Amino acid sequence: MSFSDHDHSACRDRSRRAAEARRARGARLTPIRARVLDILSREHRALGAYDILDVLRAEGRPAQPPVAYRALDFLVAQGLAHRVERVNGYVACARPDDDHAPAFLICRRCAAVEEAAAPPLGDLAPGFAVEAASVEAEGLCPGCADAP
Amino acid sequence: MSFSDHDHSACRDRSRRAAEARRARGARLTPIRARVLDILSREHRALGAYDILDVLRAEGRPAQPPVAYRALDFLVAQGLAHRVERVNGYVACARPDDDHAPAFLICRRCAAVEEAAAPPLGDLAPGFAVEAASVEAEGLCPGCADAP
DNA sequence: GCCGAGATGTTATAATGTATCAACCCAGCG
DNA sequence: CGCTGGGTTGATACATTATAACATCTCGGC
Repeated sequence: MSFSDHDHSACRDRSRRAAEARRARGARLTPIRARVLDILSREHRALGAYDILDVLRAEGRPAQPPVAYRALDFLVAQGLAHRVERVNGYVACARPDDDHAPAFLICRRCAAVEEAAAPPLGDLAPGFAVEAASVEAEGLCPGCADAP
Repeated sequence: MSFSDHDHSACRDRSRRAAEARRARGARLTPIRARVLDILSREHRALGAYDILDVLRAEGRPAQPPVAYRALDFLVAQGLAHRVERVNGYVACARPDDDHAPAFLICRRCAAVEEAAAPPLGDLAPGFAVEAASVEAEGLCPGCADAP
């Protein structure tokens, strides 16, 4: 999706609706948190906490590091965003309504991040109780592979 | 393996032999690099660059950050060590002689890291050319799951 | 109205990672 | 032999990412 042309407003709306649904179920979707989710869902790129802070600062909001990290922690806990370990960044979740195991494809050239479905990992090691997993791949997206 | 009792000297020897084999093939296995690999292979835990630096410093060696990062970059490039993204750390490779796709199981309680074989990821997204991937799971290792 | 839990604002600092450049080492070559 | 060039090392400085700690605020429930 992120690697292909698409009506991006649908992505943003999906995030917003999912966030509202969580609010309806009792989650504290405060203005800062909603704003950070909106910032994330503007693009299919991973943003660092300090990228978020730059935007908040430009808007005249308080923008010390904990502001971003707290909002991001909340969004991740709510399944509205994911952390992309390889780039120390965050993306809005592409399927916030599904219970899913995400995998991320990160283009090293244009930095686009696509969320795909991770293949089942099965029993990687006997007796190990997996609580969270990350599957991330780096490489070239179709567009960047074509344009050398 | 790391989650079970084992003769750990075999692990260390495996790393050393693999490193020597690479030297024989022309890789520049300098004393610092060999020493960093040895430090890594003392334990089945991910060590941060600054953990390495502490050890080097205690030995009276030069220990500015680039020293560790350069050695680690070399070891990773040679397939003698892996970076574990979720913990910003490095582990000695458990199968330095095999061409393999590693997956890591990280115990959140005792910090042990086991290297397993990653399941094939297949085509996560059409047209995306994967160059490097990481598969990492966090949870409780068998020992820590037993002892609450 | 008051209480308490969670959220926010703020300061400070910790942890992780890079850029840069001079000095060195040593293999290969004239 | 001496030079040269690439890769390695030593060192300083700095950039980026993340958290600790604590005072203040807010708002629902009693």
